[in-house]
Amino acid sequence: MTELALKQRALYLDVAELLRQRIYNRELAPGSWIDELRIAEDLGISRTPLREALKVLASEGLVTMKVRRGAYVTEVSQTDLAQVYHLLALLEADAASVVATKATASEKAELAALHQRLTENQDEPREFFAVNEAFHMRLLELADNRWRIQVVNDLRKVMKVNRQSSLFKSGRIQASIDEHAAILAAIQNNQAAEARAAMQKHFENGLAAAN
Amino acid sequence: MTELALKQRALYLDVAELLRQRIYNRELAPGSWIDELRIAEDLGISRTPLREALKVLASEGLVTMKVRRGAYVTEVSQTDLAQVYHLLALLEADAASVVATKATASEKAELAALHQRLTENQDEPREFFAVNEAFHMRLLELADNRWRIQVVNDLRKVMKVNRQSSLFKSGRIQASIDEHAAILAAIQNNQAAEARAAMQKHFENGLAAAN
DNA sequence: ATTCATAATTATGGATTCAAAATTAAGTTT
DNA sequence: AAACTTAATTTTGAATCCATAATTATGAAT
Repeated sequence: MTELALKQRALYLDVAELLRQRIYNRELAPGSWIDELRIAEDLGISRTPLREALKVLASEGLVTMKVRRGAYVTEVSQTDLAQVYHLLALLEADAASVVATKATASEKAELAALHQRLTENQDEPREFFAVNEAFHMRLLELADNRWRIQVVNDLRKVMKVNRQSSLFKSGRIQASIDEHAAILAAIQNNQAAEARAAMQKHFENGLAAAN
Repeated sequence: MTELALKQRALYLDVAELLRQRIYNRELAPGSWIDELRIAEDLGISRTPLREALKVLASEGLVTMKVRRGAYVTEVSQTDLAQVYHLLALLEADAASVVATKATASEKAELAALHQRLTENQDEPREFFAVNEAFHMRLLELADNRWRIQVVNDLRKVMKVNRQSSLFKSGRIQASIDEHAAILAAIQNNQAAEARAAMQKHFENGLAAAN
């Protein structure tokens, strides 16, 4: 029924997303060769849209094309992770400061509501994780810079290649909530510098917890 | 002789670069439809590598794919330019602060040499522009974050779609040199915050001059 | 003449085909 | 058995082909 239901999205984009997921969950392991024939056959498509998808992933850095020997899943080193994390911290901290400058009352309320949901889901890691994502995403949207959203999303893709599932160590959830509270407070008081610093701190703590 | 001389780069990458250039110099105008057949014929290649290139440009934001009606050169609005410029300022200012923290004596000397060449080329806009680019690029390299370099290069590509050649108004060159001098001085004294602020100011002034 | 319907043309998205390069297997020599 | 050739197989990169969608052209009706 909903098989292809008037597909409005180009096939290569769907294939790209599917490959991303396979990379994130290690079905396609870092460093491994991507067998075009096998995957195309597997998906029941020709190599053409698959190859287009691979080139898109290559420009995102998830895949590395080696001339005359195909596509390989990029190996993301600890150095890469640190570099990407640094940029995410910078971009999101700036977003927080922008939002602190210009958020309307209703936008502030929206963030407060998300924060509230965060505190209510302390004991459900999966839900907590989702709401946390939503909070960061909404903040980015409120900062109103579509190129930043694009860049942050691309960088997050790279992070996901090497994400260890043990993102939240014991005590990290409570700490994370407190940090979010600080960010939110700064935004509600229109304190741009404080919002930036609070977000920066949030990322620094997150990195420390991951080690 | 050097026609294709053992091409080590994939064709689609060359085609992508050629299309970028055509977009930058308005041979392919913003909003216009990209005629695959015509260009493929023109270049003497098939549509396959051309379509791969178009999808890479689409993921860079230079081109917009509309389903079942092909590729269009993205129209970059003033808002887009302002947003991209804001991010470039943020990323390069941070790079300057990083370099101020960690640059070795020889790296500082390298930047100083580039700055010197800048002052020597005040009256030759073309050369000045090139050296200016080199200074910014070298600074980015010294900040040692390959993902930042990637992001900055992608954002610059977007800027180039709408760049008005009148980048330097009267007096802007001298001002630019002074600003670079401030950045350089901060780096040489390992003053991270000052370097960041100086670069930020440099970008703010650049934006003001462009209007 | 303008609107509407239908036919012809063109362009897109994707599959297939093909030549050349890379890899693997087989066979030969030492 | 190890090293070296050579042949067979696989895989890539790119060209070609094809079905369908979109556009344009043509013609009929008001």
